[in-house]
Amino acid sequence: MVLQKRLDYGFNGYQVPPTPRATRSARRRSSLKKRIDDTQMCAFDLLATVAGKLLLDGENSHASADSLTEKGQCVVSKDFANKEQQGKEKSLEEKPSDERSCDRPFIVSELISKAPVVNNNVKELSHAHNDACSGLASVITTSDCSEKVGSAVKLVNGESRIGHGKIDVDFSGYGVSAGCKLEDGNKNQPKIEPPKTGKVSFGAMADICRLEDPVVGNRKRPALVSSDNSVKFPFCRDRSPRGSFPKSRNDVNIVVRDDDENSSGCTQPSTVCKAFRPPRIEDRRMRRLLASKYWKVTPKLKDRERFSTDADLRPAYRSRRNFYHRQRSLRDYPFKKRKIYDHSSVSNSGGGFSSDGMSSSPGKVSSGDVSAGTSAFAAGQHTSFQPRDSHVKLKIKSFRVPELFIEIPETATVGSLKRRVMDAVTAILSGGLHVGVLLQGKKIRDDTKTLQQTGIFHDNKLDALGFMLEPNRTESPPPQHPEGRSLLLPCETPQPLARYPAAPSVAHKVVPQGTCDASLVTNFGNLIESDHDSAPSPPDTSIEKSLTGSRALVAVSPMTAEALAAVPVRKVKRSDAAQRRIRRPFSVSEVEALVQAVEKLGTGRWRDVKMRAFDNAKHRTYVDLKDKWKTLVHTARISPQQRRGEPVPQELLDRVLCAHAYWSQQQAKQQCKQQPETCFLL
DNA sequence: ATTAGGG
DNA sequence: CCCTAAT
Repeated sequence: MVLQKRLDYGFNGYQVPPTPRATRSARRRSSLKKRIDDTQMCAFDLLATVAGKLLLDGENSHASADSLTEKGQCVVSKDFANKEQQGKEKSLEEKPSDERSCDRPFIVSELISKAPVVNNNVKELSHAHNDACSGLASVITTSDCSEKVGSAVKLVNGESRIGHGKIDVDFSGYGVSAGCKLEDGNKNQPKIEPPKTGKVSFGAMADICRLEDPVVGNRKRPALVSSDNSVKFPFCRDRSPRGSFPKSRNDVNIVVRDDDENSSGCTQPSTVCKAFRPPRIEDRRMRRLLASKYWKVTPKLKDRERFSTDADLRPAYRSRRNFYHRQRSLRDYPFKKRKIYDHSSVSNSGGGFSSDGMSSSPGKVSSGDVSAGTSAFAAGQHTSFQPRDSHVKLKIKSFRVPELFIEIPETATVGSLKRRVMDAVTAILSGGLHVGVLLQGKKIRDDTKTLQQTGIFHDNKLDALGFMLEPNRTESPPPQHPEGRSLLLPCETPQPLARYPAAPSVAHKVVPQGTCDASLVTNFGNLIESDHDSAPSPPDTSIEKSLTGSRALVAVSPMTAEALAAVPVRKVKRSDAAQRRIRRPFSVSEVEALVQAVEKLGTGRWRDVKMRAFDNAKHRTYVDLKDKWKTLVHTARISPQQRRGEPVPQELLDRVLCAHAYWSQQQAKQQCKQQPETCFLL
């Protein structure tokens, strides 16, 4: 139903413009929560990805910036006679950052220079079954208020028993470790283990930790609080320096709260233990429902609880269409994960390596990042199951949270700090990841080798093998924050981030350490995507602000090479690794290109429009173009005063209306031909 | 994979 | 921008 009409028509030929339906303003503010969710999901996916695939090639981004004009597309005369109109309004699209402030705890972070390391280990106690393929069981944990989050991944063991298992959260950076003991039986009855030196463990019932259950809360709190001062919880320290257990105050939500978008005050890390359930129970639809509900409804306890319960309904990340490979790769994790079990077989070593040789201690290997314990051993011990073929079973016990350095003025709000942290984390997560494999602390770079050749056998010592999650690239850095854009670290090689609106907010600082590898460093360049034309730099309030006050410096340094922290957590529902794309306002030149293309091709041929005018703008999909057109039409109809964002020349808007009218009519005609009867109605 | 529309 | 349904 494409109108294959001559493309070159005169602009004077438009006829009666059919009244187009008013497009509704598509101005919706993406909710932070959603974003967080996405991020979490992302993290989850990451974990999953790792679990599922030993090696992922990093996707390489490609960037070539061709401006439209270079393509000779902008042929039509542009005499923006009506420029007077523009510029009247220059309101920024982005609202004050406050709006997105989030109370929700999110990830692990550290304000201090100290390298925060969160190590979460999940040891599943039951390996009873070898439903190897079932895979990833679940990830959980949570953190309270943006402090630390532990993430646990449980691989293998298809039949995860709810209530059995133990989660150890090791905040090595702080010398605090929290353990979450899961037991069946009386749920909600967390077991608290006596704090040991330098270690604090708290337990939480596996099944669902009732948020509102005061008992739980109180119980746990002490444990947490008891953690000595060495533990740095930026937010909480100042707030309520309570050295003892405030048993009286229930309002101190520290504990098991699995979330807390509301609990502004929570400051202590909390872990939520979620029951492990067989993955992929949910169907996408369900997930969506939940998800959407989730962020539409202000998290109330009740809701939250519901969610927490549902959290397990992790989506089976599949089928999500995307243009971005990265998303895709993450999304496929179920498949990949499975792969690990199904295909990673190693023809057994007759050959000879003895696993004995490998003795790197867990600490060493995993110190970096993701340590994957492996486990043929573990499995073997718990299972009578004998690997029929020599398969290598792997279990990733923990991921380490990369260092996050954040510098922020004292006057900044906690909310902004949280945002910043989230940005940093989001940046990491959203960029996609690479998986690195370490054997005895050494990175295995040759992807072509077989596990066997590499020396990974099913009977390796568990500790010998380690996985790393390395930031792949930062494709969609978090949106900039008005009050201060992050700056690159001094040592950072300034990359051409200029054009990328949000880009500046994220700096991946690669600190060569130990095995730090170059791959980490390379990620940066990819930040810049080819743009259609010189994109308008986003509202430039940022630079100024950042200079003045809230200079934010967010650097993520994948220390040893490791990298990512996975922090999925409650509400792991949606977001298949799909983070909401960053907003990228169309520049005037883009608009013009769009208008011109549509004038020629008409509406309804977005793919062609895309190819014609935005072929080089990878980030503009035909859907985007269509949406943009929609908004343009809308914009053209409203008064200039009501328009927001970068003003579009009236001339263009006029053309938009003309073209829209013209093509609408064409479309109507077209339909008339097909259905003469209805023609009269029109 | 595209298109069209609602959100 | 996202999400879906329908092509």
